[in-house]
Amino acid sequence: MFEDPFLRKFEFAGNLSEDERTALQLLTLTRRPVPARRDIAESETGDRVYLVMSGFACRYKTLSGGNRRIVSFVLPGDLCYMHDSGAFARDLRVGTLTQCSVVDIPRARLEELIGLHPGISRAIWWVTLRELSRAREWIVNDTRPADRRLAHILCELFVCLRGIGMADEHGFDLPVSQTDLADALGISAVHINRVVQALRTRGRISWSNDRVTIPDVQGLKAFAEFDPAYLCLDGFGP
Amino acid sequence: MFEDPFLRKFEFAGNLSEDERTALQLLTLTRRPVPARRDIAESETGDRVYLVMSGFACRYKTLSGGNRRIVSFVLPGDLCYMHDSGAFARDLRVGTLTQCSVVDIPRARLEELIGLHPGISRAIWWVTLRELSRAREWIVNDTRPADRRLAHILCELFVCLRGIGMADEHGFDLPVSQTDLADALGISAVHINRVVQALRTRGRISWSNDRVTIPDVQGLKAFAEFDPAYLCLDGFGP
DNA sequence: CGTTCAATTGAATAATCTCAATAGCCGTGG
DNA sequence: CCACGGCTATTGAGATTATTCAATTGAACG
Repeated sequence: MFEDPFLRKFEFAGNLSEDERTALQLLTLTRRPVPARRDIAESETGDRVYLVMSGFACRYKTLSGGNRRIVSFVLPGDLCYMHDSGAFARDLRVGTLTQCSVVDIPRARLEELIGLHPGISRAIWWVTLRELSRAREWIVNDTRPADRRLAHILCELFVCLRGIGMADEHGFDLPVSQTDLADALGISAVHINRVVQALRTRGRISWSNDRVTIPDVQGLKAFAEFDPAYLCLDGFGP
Repeated sequence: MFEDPFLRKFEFAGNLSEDERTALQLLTLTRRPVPARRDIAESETGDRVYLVMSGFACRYKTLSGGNRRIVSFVLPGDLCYMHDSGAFARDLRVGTLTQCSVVDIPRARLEELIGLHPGISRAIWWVTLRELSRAREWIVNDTRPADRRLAHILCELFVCLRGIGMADEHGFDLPVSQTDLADALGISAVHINRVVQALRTRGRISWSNDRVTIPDVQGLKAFAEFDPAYLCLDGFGP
């Protein structure tokens, strides 16, 4: 990738100054590999936020029955635990789905940058509002039947991955299991399989070897009632 | 009520100075009544946020089939459209469920206060993170069976209403229709009725004449797996 | 080759939806 | 006072959707 997915994502909130870009890049020098299926937060390391530089991860909660519900995907360039410190959402965890490369950032350091750089402050605010908008869209999505719900999530992944240069015109790599998708949809592993097959049979998607192909992107978006407005890719608007 | 639900809610984020309290109270002098089942946003009135001072409202989106999905309730003291300006969530509306009393606030005026008063700025940030935390909990809730899901929402309403002095030890007024609840749960009107009856039959709740009574609050919370941590009522934590 | 995990299939059960239809309440207009 | 319409709650029945349990298949790995 020609540059940080991190910077690339932040620029959606508006242009950053050269100072700000440099300050952000200085944060990302030391990276830590995290294997698949692990929690990103290390124990006993104090109050930190985590920046995912590569790989797929997710925010999730575990229900009392042992079920996992994924509430959002974490893609390269996403900050984690930024909104969940202290009293907020003690039970919300961030776990990897594939191997990831992660930057550990002391929260105080990030807050310092926020205080110093208006562009960074604005970007953090934008990221937060975007997460809120995204979460609400997921709630709405949960009222759709499972096939449209899956289609919607695939559209979201497609658009988000395109935004960071990780998808081409017709598809993207999706190195996660059907079970992971099931947990993101809130349905069972058996059912997601049947839903995937239904979308395949009708030619809406193909998915093999960790590669999702969407022959007719507009068609899938229409099927899913997907409107990318909630992803706020136009920044704060006019 | 002995004071604004607005101020009362803001104080959860931390204490406000006397100046800040006064500034906020000055915002709420002129109120506008909104009948039930109307959208709160007026047309053509410029960029505003809306503060609900009394009544029940909701944030919702409408699906292409005409279904409404409520993504959160709006209770007295809640700000609306604060996070949804411009490019964000064009399709997210705020509508009243009962008659409401609403304060129209020019967005610029609120932003001015945010710039001037650190306590207000912190409160706005807290409200935002709380909405995010709440939305994610609703996603998780959508994976529960309908009876537990309803129980969870009732617990949330109970705790939130208690926080603003609108619930007593064992229940609260809930002047909304079963259909409204159904739209908040993402289930049909027929099904919510059966779920309500199931909870009634098992003695978990009683609900008549717009009044919900919970004989065993702890029991209902356990049934719903309800943990109030996500509501961040302890402010920003230690 | 055995192990393991992901994907797949079948079959029975449970949850939820849709389509009707009925009953109760409340306010309006006569 | 009473009939009417409109909205909410309720009930029944059949069709769909999704779940669970169990078993099978396939690919990857050592």
